[in-house]
Amino acid sequence: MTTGRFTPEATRLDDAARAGWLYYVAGNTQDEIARKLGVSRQSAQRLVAMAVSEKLVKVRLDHPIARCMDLALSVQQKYGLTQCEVVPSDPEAPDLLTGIAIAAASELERVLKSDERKIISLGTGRSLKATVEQLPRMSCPQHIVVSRLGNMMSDGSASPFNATIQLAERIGAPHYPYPLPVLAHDSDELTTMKSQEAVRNTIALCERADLSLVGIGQMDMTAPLHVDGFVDNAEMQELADAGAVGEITSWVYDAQGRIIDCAFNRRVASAPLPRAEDRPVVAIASGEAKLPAIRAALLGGLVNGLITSEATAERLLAR
Amino acid sequence: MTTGRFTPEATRLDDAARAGWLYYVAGNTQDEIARKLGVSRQSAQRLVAMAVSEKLVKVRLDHPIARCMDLALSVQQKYGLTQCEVVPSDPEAPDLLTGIAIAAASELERVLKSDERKIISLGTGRSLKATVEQLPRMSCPQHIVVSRLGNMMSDGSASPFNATIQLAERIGAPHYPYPLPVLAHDSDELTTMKSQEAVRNTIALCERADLSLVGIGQMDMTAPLHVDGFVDNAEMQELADAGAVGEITSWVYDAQGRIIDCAFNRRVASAPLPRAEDRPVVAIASGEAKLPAIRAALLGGLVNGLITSEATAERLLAR
DNA sequence: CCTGCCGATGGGCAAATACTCGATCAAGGG
DNA sequence: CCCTTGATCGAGTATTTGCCCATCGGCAGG
Repeated sequence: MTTGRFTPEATRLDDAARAGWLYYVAGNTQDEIARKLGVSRQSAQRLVAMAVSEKLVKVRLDHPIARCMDLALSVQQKYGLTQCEVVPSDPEAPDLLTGIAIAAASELERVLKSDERKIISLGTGRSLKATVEQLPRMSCPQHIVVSRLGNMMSDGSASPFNATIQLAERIGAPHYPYPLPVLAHDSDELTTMKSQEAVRNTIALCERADLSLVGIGQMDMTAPLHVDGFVDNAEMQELADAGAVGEITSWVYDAQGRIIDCAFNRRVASAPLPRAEDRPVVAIASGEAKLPAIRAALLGGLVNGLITSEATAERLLAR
Repeated sequence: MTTGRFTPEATRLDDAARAGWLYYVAGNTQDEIARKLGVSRQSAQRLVAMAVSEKLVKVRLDHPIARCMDLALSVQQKYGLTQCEVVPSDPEAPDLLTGIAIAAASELERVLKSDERKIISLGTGRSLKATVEQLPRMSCPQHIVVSRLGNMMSDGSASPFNATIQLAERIGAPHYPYPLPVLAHDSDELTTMKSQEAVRNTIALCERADLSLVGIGQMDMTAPLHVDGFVDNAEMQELADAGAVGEITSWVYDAQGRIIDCAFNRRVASAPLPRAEDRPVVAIASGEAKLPAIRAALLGGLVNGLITSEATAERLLAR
């Protein structure tokens, strides 16, 4: 028999294991354990606690969700987020929006259930659109929905990916569309535009938003800004040269998540991104193409929450 | 994405998994889970319970003791015991007595801690001796220690393996040695002996014992009865022919744990083994050599408790 | 359309569990 | 030798958890 087998510490750990077994495996109460081990109830409690703190008991969750929760916690910690949700990816279609849309919708729904008035501000994009489509109809006249950016395409038509109106209609809440185009022609025009009272009011609402949901756009040739015609090839190249990797509500940022000081951003009419830590700004984004954009947004603290897919979360944690 | 991925049942299980993860992995309270998932505390409780009942959570104990507790439960169930304790074996010395002696001593100690008067009856043997040696000195004048059998060797000297005196001395309790030799010359002499008041009194104490600790003896050429000179080669052979596989306090029994009706047993002067189920009769025994004797004793219900080693418990469960 | 049934929900309460605090005790240093 | 230090214990208390039950809402059948 090994030396030290019966030292006090070993005995104590043995008892902890015994108590842990009786508690977690056999389902005894701590009272029963105390009786069986011949100690006080408090000591039994301490033994069970020790079994946990000494990592003698290992819990495993046999469910795909478990892995997602692990990833979510890791992402949250790595990037200092206040909230993070990871949704299982279908290996055959890892970039499908349905999953994260459902998750985002339930997060949104959770906030909407509140009786207090909440200001919900939205960006644009396919993720947002899909999210709102997952939301059940509810009656929430106490809340306010506000758009963080204009929805006018360059040809003057409304963007099909603006979800504000649809959300407001679904939940029966008043809504504030963003009364400006996406881009001004120059910064002077922008100054003029922003001096309007309606604009100032809308921006103020955005700043006070109790929940902001935004998409994240990548900055390659598949970029929403480019595909939707806001940025032409030449400007796209210019932005790429300036280090742009992503955009949130049209604000273009670099790989460190810093909003780039450039001609384009000086024309962006969208509401400024909230910087206060306690204003939840949640990004809804997934997919290989958006990965650098998502990582940069997290690094730069442009958002403090993320809803993404399992595959994307894994890539965010790689290296 | 798989069909049925978002059916109510799947969503519910997902939530259960989520709740289970938050509870067991992240250490949240059910209240916090309720808040995070946006449900009532009761629902959160139901989700956690579901995660358990649906076997989503698996607990594992990383400690040698855990395996012992599993074995103990299995042995207890297989043989219908009221108590069973299994002690880790050292693979290099699986039959060492120290481990089970410590376990037996703490079981004994647990009983001795009681303020009510307890009658402790003891058999003989190396296991018992070792057990008492592991017992710390205590002051228990309220209890009574009584021997279940004589300790006289055939040459008239006292057996060195009688633990009664030592136990009584260690715990400061009155003790009753067994006032007869191990064997009478014949059943007539036994009848005479047992008619003595002191003997009847001692046997009555044994019958009322609140805890009986006994050893188990094998019946081959290494048998304690033989080694200690109570049974010679010829009689040993005779008993083996009658099917004897083991003995407890000198009562010899067969493979089914039935006390054999034979000349030898008719000379045994020891107190009868208690049959009442509620009298704890705990065997302290381990080792490959004793295995058939232990198994038979358990099968026949000669004891209702067992303290043994991991290796022995495994063998008891084999097949 | 109404009605009764079934499962889910949340309030309330008792049991179980975790934490705080002062008392006690053994080990080690002055 | 005594004192300090740190650990452990049990009592008491606050928190958490499990369960019962009245109620609600959806749904199938009349």
